[in-house]
Amino acid sequence: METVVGIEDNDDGKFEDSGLDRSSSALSSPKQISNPIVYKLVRVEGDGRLVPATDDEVMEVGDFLEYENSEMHVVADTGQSLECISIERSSSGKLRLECSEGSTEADLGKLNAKLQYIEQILQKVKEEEKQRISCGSPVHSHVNVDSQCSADKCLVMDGKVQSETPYQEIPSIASSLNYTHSNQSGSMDQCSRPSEGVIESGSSASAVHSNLKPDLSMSDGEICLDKLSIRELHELFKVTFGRETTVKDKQWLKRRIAMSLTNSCDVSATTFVIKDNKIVKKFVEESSGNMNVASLISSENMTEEEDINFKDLSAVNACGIDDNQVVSEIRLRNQNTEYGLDDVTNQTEQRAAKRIRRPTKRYIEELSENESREHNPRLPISYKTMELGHVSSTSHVRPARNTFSEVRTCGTRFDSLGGSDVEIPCVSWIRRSRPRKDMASLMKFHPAATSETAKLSNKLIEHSSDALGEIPDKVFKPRMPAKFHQPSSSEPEKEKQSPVIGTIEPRQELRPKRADPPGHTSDDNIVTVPTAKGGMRRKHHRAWTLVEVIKLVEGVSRCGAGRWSEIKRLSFASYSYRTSVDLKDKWRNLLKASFAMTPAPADEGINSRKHGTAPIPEKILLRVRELAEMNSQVPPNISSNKVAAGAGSVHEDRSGYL
DNA sequence: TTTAGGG
DNA sequence: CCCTAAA
Repeated sequence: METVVGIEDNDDGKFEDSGLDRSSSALSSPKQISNPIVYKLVRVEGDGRLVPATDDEVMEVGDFLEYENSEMHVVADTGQSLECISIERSSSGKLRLECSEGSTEADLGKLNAKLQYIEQILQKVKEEEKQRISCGSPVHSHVNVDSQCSADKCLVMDGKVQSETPYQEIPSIASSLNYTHSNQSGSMDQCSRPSEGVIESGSSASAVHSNLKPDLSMSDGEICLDKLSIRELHELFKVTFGRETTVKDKQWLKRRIAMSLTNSCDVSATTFVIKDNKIVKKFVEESSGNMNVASLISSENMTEEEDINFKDLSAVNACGIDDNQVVSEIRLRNQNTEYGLDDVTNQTEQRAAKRIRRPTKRYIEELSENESREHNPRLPISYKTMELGHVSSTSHVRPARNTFSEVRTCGTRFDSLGGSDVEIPCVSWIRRSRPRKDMASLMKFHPAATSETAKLSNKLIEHSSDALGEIPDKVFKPRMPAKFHQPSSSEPEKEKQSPVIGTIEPRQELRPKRADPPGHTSDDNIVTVPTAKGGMRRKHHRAWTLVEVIKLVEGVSRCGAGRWSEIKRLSFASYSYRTSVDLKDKWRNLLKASFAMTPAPADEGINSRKHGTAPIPEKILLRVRELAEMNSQVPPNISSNKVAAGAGSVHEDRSGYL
């Protein structure tokens, strides 16, 4: 499975606040297929959790990813050498960090490269800082930090420097950290093997520093995040993630930065030390006495955990489910490791970690829209998941597209099983109680949606619906229309009154090739009927299934004809597309049919099979008539003479339906 | 909001 | 099925 890696960072959970954040990541090069690397697009939540990216997010960065891919330099694809890290500045002025993913050493190389890069930034910042101080506008914290960290590594980033480094650079770093060698998936430790590569990276790092300020040298090989001020942490954060943060929580910042540096998603919030180009977790609470873990945890251990986490992410993400369950599972993992390693030292952070991200409404709607359009209810999720995995594993170059279409399809919906009514907490666009106002726009793109195809769809839908029992969508029935607005000017005039037009249309244009499975529940089966006023009114058509009819008869027998609302509530609770009015209408039709049938049942039955619709069994019609007579609903014109014939067989049937 | 009835 | 009046 190869996908894209990136880190999308979000403090406040909003996507809109940062176009920068959305761009992310590098793409594994096709040339490296022999040694594939698993990239996963994830979003780093404000509390540090990694949330599987939605396909929308993937798609939004898709262009960039492809662009990135095209520009990606494959330094070495031998898969064995580790001498391939390069930080280069492209013509556009972007810093780019690249390295080959050939071997395990390459992992360390990446880390080293990143550290070097950070050091470079640090140098710049330091210089600027000094200048600024000399100019009489000193920032006290920086001054302090300078003195404080003179012995250690102080990372001070300046916004100016940061501004020079476009966001694209950040994903490179991020992606260089978030990776897993799929060919070595069995082994946990891929991120940094301390034994190898350290020397080399150290040398290079020192080389970098030799030209620069002495107080920033990495001679002791340590970057102590603890000693950085919040401001410096902010700067480092900016360098690391490519954006600013307003978080004042030092622990949080450290944790985030360390996470980025170590490619770990469960970095303890205590102390981080980058030593000899290894990120080392250091626990300051040693003295507290309740620490049962080693005061120093080597990066090996960390990467191990981290890799586990990433495996989880990947596995979970294979289904592309943005499911709270999944998210919480991941979070649980993180928390477990966190708590296992670390004391709860920072309440705010812990709270943040505990907070469960819920998809925004817009997000839900996007998902649901796709879901309703593409989801075949009968398809088990497991199958889809496998399908997705398959697709992803076979297509390297266009993961965004694949994930986009497939990811959506799978997941987010756990349909009822075995016909039992299961209210699913997932969104669904099954919305039918009232006609959409934007149907006309939809029809514009489905001019071929004739009644024939609609009927065919209906049959299939009914089939699946019956097999499923009910389609549990009533929960989401009153949902608001989608928030996307298609600026299309081609909307029919009539639709102007409705501001929600074009909500589905964009999707269709985006995915025109995706054949609509006949398993749709709602939005097709619509026939436009010209009205006298010249307008077009949409007409939903959903053939009544035998099951529904039986339920209706049952309901009438229980509640009595006329109490449609109650029947709807009792027997059609999960048939959101059947309103009480529908029940009433259908009952009326049944009534008519039942009394029309009786005189010549056989003949009528044959003649009524016009559209391939199975005729309503005589038993049911008889039952209908019985109920009608009980309720004095017998049509006046037919009542007298037919009753006798019907009454005879009614008793027989009664057992069946009463 | 539900029901009944016309189209 | 949709629409609407009436309750």
